Amino acid sequence: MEGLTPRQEEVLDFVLEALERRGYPPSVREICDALGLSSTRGALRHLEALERKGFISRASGARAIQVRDTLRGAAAYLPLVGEVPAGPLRHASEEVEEWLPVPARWGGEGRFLLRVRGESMVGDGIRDGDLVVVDPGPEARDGEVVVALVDGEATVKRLRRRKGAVELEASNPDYPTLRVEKGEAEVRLAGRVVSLLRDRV
Amino acid sequence: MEGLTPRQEEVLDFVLEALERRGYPPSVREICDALGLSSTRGALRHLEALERKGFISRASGARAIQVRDTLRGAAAYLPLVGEVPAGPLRHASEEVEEWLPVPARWGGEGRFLLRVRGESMVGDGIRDGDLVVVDPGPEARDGEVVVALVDGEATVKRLRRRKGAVELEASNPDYPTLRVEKGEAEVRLAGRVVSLLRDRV
DNA sequence: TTTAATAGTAAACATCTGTTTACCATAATC
DNA sequence: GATTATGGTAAACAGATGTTTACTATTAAA
Repeated sequence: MEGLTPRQEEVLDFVLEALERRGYPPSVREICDALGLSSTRGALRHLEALERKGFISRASGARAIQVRDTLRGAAAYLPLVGEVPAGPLRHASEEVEEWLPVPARWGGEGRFLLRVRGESMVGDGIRDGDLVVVDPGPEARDGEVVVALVDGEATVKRLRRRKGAVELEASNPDYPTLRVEKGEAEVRLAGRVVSLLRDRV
Repeated sequence: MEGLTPRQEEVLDFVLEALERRGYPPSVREICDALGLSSTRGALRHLEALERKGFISRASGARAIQVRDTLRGAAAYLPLVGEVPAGPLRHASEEVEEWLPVPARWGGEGRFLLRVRGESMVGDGIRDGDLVVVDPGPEARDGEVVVALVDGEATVKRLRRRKGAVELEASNPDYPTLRVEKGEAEVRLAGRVVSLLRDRV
């Protein structure tokens, strides 16, 4: 990838800053205003250079600037919930505390974020206060880390399949493993834990 | 917050989908096209309702739709690097593998992402392959988890201050603690580890 | 029954916005 | 010295875009 001149870099920084500040790209004239240019042709030359060098692309239409993914990685927005939802959440859903940006590759149908409570899984590097990304569904393979609902309460555990039962295994010796006989109604699987965010190390 | 009617929710979903797909909001006419409206007044009524109900705000200018943060949380974009950078990274910097979206509150001047190599910190819930957010700077307090450069190699360890020296302590008994006498030139502090992302649990 | 809210239509208009044409200056490269 | 690239100016123009005015229909609430 070709390098940028200082002026081109200024334009790129402005575009990224506008996106971050207000959520939509600047117009050609706004770029002029920001860089002290009196002619839109000047700003357009810079945009053309940025596009030629692969930093942005431009569609037709007003403010149709798209920044290359390696410069501003695509995000998915996952809902942080207090309780395991019954199905995919609507954007306007009031169960959601906030929709948090995560790398786009963490996205998927119906995925949500849940805050871990307790230290039962510290042996697997999952700590109190962590946010886990949950891929919802009633199935998981032996050995996977899951969110299960036990008497309506969500718990994060490793699933172990045993003859005639499954076990929800803690990875902290201070916590018990829960054995679940087949068909027990008050235990169900909410989904698999696929990724994790830790706000504070 | 007032609820949305089904049609209003359709408009909101379209706005969010356009932002996610291409990085900039739709125009009023694009909303018309998407919802099968033949009059821009109709789309405008929906946008006015979404604004009145607090889901979006509208500035002047084309495509000037801003989505409320609880619906689409603000993101910061942090550079993922292979090696500890010498200073804040420019957007066009070639040392950066990608700029990843993280929650905006994780952002800060010069912060970067580094991939953890090794199992030396598993006792603290930091595992091989994790991405840590590093707040750069030469100082850290006793007990904080830091990124240090030892003979030019980055290592994540807990910093302990002892009389006349500091120690870089592993939290895995299989790994040694490194004792650093004052003034040793080949060890320096790159920054403090503040947050963490784990792609795959 | 009346009123209000929602949801839409059509048309016109003002403003925003991108692009083009034509030109000039400076610096770097050949 | 000539050419190219970069960086800019001015002006004009075409199209995109948001907003307004005026109106209608349906549904829900008072």
